[in-house]
Amino acid sequence: MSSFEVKDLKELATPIPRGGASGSPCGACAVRHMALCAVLEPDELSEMSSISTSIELCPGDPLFDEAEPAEHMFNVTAGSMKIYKLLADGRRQVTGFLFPGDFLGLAHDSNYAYSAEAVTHVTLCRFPRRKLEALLHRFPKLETRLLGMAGHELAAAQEQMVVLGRKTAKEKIASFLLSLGRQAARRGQSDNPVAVPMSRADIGDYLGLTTETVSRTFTQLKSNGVIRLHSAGKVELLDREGLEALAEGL
Amino acid sequence: MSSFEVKDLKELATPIPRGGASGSPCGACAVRHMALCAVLEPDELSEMSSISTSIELCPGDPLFDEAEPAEHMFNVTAGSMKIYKLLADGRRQVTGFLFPGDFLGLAHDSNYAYSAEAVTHVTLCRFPRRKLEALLHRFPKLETRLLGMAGHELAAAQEQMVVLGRKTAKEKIASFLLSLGRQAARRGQSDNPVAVPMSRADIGDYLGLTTETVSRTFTQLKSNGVIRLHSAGKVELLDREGLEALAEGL
DNA sequence: CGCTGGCCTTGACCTACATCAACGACCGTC
DNA sequence: GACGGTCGTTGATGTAGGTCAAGGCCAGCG
Repeated sequence: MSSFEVKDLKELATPIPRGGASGSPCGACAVRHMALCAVLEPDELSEMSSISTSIELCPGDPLFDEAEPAEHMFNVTAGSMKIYKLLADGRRQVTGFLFPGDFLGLAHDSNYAYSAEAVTHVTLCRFPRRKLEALLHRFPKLETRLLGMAGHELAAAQEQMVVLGRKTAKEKIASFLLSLGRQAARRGQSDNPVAVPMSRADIGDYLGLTTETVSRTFTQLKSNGVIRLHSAGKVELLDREGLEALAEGL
Repeated sequence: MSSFEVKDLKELATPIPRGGASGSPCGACAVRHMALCAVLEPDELSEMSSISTSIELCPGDPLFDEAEPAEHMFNVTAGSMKIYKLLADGRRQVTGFLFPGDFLGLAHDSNYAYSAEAVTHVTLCRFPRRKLEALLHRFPKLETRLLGMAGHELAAAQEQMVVLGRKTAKEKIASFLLSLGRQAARRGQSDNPVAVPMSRADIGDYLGLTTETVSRTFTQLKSNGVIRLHSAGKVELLDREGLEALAEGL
């Protein structure tokens, strides 16, 4: 977890130049309608595309580290990521999982407020912070869009506070599965079975639990007949109503 | 906690019309430099003032309820408020405390995502949502400002997730006191002794603890000589370094 | 095909905090 | 200046979930 390794891995990412003579690749982007750039007209889009670089990450690759200068902002186009914060003794809080269409890199000052790391194989659009900010000023609707996305994230963060502060382990896992399902559905992917690409440790660090408790709670839900665990990180929700009741503590 | 009482109390708030012939009261506003309107020129400010109404609340008065149509947005000008979400069985998560200069009412859809209630005597500026949104479009710098504030809140929310998910009771209380101090300092108020206007129950619901544990932890910190409890909700930080070490779990 | 190293699961035990229950301090009211 | 209500503190006890430890499962690899 030294910043040395981090730098090394970052340089390994292979930036693929975009825009220019070859034209904008955004026309073919499957997640554009969900992303920041959804509100742009073709000519504006090509301008945004011209400041963007494509990035790829392998599972476990860091994208950036907390407190590092925030020189870029990103848009996830494929795969899933996690963002997290660490305490001095290594305790970790995963503050969110990111999926295609999600934006990251909003920093309230000049440094990143959290670390970001790939969970699966990931592709992103990378924007130099300065240039994207200039674009936000030129296209106010882009700023409006970003404000809307920030509001959405804020609401999600508050919901997560309820989960962390006031729910039991079983309620936490039920809420988590349902929320993964909702997000998948929003992106037009299967919400049953739900893809659960992250490890038990990541889930634990997201929900304020240990891996052992996450595991135990999964088996408990399984033996209650509420879910079924498939291979390859797929979880089938056998009783969505029951799960929803559990999630709210009913 | 019925919505009947809520409605009743809301009507009791006495709106004081602003702007118009009497001119803008914003010139004298002590928190303008911290608030959304900080970026506006005098003529723009008077326009914003003209869509604003002044509101006063007494301790315990609700401002709005979760899931209620979000018809207004607000700016706290004096006093402190809490925002919170409830579970079906009454468990409560306070997701934030608000102080002069803070903005509230950002909803990602047309309904409020949380309830808001006065902790002390509070004064606010109230803006009709539609009209404020129109103003955001006319003055893009207002939108930029709001985006900056939202980013700030997002960072604060993530920090709070670390507290809720990964800190012990002692670390939670230490973090809380330091954060109250930082916020007070940012507003130019005393950060030592720090004002703690909210009840033990509110603090517990903010930190994911019970009132008993909050109380016990305060007395523990007191007998360790780290803090001293004064009357009127003032807490003196006797050993800030020690408190900071505690907050990080060192 | 057996070895190795991640993950995941399961079991036994422990502790931080919740719960339940008094009681004390303060404060406005009659 | 007794009374009732709210809020805070303290004590005794219970428990959800953490900790520690041991396998199990499976993929990649020699």
